[in-house]
Amino acid sequence: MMKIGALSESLEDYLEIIYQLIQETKEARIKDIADRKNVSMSSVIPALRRLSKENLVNYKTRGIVTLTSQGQNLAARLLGRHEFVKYFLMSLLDVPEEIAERDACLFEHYMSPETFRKMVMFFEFVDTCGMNIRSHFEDYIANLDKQGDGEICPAPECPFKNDSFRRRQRWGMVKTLSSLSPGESGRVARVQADTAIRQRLIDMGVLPNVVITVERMAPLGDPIEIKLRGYHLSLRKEEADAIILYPST
Amino acid sequence: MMKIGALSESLEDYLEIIYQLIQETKEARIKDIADRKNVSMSSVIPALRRLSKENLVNYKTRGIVTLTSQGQNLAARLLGRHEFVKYFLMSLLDVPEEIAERDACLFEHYMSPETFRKMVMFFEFVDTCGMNIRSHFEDYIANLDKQGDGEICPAPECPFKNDSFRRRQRWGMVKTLSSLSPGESGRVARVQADTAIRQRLIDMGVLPNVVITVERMAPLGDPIEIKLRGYHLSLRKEEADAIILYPST
DNA sequence: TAGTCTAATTAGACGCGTCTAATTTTCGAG
DNA sequence: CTCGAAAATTAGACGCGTCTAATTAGACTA
Ligand SMILES: [Mn+2]
Ligand SMILES: [Mn+2]
Ligand SMILES: [Mn+2]
Ligand SMILES: [Mn+2]
Repeated sequence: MMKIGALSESLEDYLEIIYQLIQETKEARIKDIADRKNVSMSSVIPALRRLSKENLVNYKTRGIVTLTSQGQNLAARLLGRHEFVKYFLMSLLDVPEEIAERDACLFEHYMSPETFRKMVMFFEFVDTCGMNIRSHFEDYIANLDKQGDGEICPAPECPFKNDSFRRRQRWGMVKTLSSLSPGESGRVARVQADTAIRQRLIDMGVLPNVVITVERMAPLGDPIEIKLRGYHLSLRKEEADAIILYPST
Repeated sequence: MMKIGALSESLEDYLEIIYQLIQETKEARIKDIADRKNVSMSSVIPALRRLSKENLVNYKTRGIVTLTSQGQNLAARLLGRHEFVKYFLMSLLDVPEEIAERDACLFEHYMSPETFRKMVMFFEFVDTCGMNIRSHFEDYIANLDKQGDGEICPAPECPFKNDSFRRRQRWGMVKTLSSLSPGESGRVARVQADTAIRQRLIDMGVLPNVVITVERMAPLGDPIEIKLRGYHLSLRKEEADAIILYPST
């Protein structure tokens, strides 16, 4: 059984495409392969030769392209990963379909079998644990933009609505970045802001557990200069307000 | 701000390594870069030239290697992703450190910013929702090997221990693959077995939501031949028993 | 059946990212 | 200051995966 990841990303994608074409149209023509992979026909030929050398496809010049049983097996497993990862991203992480599709078609090649297995297990766990994690997370996301009222999980049926443990957990980290003085530092717990600010901060590298040090602060706290992984950044007050830190230990 | 993914995986890794070396030892020597990336010194030179052309490193023949502020920025963000993804895999999915490290160093290049953001949000959600998802999942995993007693979530403090909803959910899908007759099919809900069997099945492509059709069955149900994504497989009874299906609709 | 269009292939090129085998430069010990 | 070792660089090669342009084979049409 040929291992996933033993071939290049490109060859694995060729294999997947050939498999799909055969399922859909009974045969895999060079032109169709080329179209689907968005390459020229002349690029397909050497790919087929390489796959043929690995005993994954049957191909001879001007012959019909088929998969060997090894190739069939590998392609089916790749497609399984592709579809599972896509579904995982969409249904659990709420990633839009188009993006989930793109990411899944990359992850399928690079994820180790161990991580993949754990992902499958987590997915099963979410489905069977009865905690309704999916819908809680959906609500969490849906309410990010209107947050600030102190409510983390606004789902009406949430059994933790009045849970003191959760409140304690929240109260433990109410410090925001803008409440620090120059020289002080903290570890990021989360970002509490609408998607625009959140997006900007995450893209700048403000991630959970990253240590941030305040360097300088303008008179009214805007802008505020910080250091993050040894790299200097300047934040607007509105952004600094959104960053919730763990209490410094 | 240079986008992650605009460079090749290789160049991004070079950048990361240079950044780390400068942080650790104040300078990035060609030999050290080569050692850390496990390539020959002569491979480093053209990489530095390409990075230099992109204005990410300052490098001239026989000169000292430094990062431009653009390069510093990109490197810091890459490293942030690397570390976050690694931590996500370890702390949420329970992936062993070594493997999480490897996977993170691949995902950092390939994951779209959208998926990454959702991952960060999910992580924050898990930490703030108060549901203790991490420890429940740990228990779920820890108990896979001893499963079969009907208990899904054996955590003593689990608030869903006696939840009728969850029981109903479980009862809705008690059909196992081996209870089907030839010609019948079902959709996989999960695999309930020890890690060895589970591992084998997942690697063969038996994943949640995949449709399986029983083709043939030996007299005592061992082996059982199935079709999965158009591909034929033969399972032992012990494996077929582990596959829990959704009730056919 | 000859003509025409399209699919398939070949030829030749290119950039990336690596290598090995020289060669040159640098640097520190004596 | 000299010399030898280590680091850096150059030269030349290779495989992958792509391209464009030219050619060939096939298949359908009039
Ligand atoms: Mn792919
Ligand atoms: Mn794919
Ligand atoms: Mn990497
Ligand atoms: Mn990395």
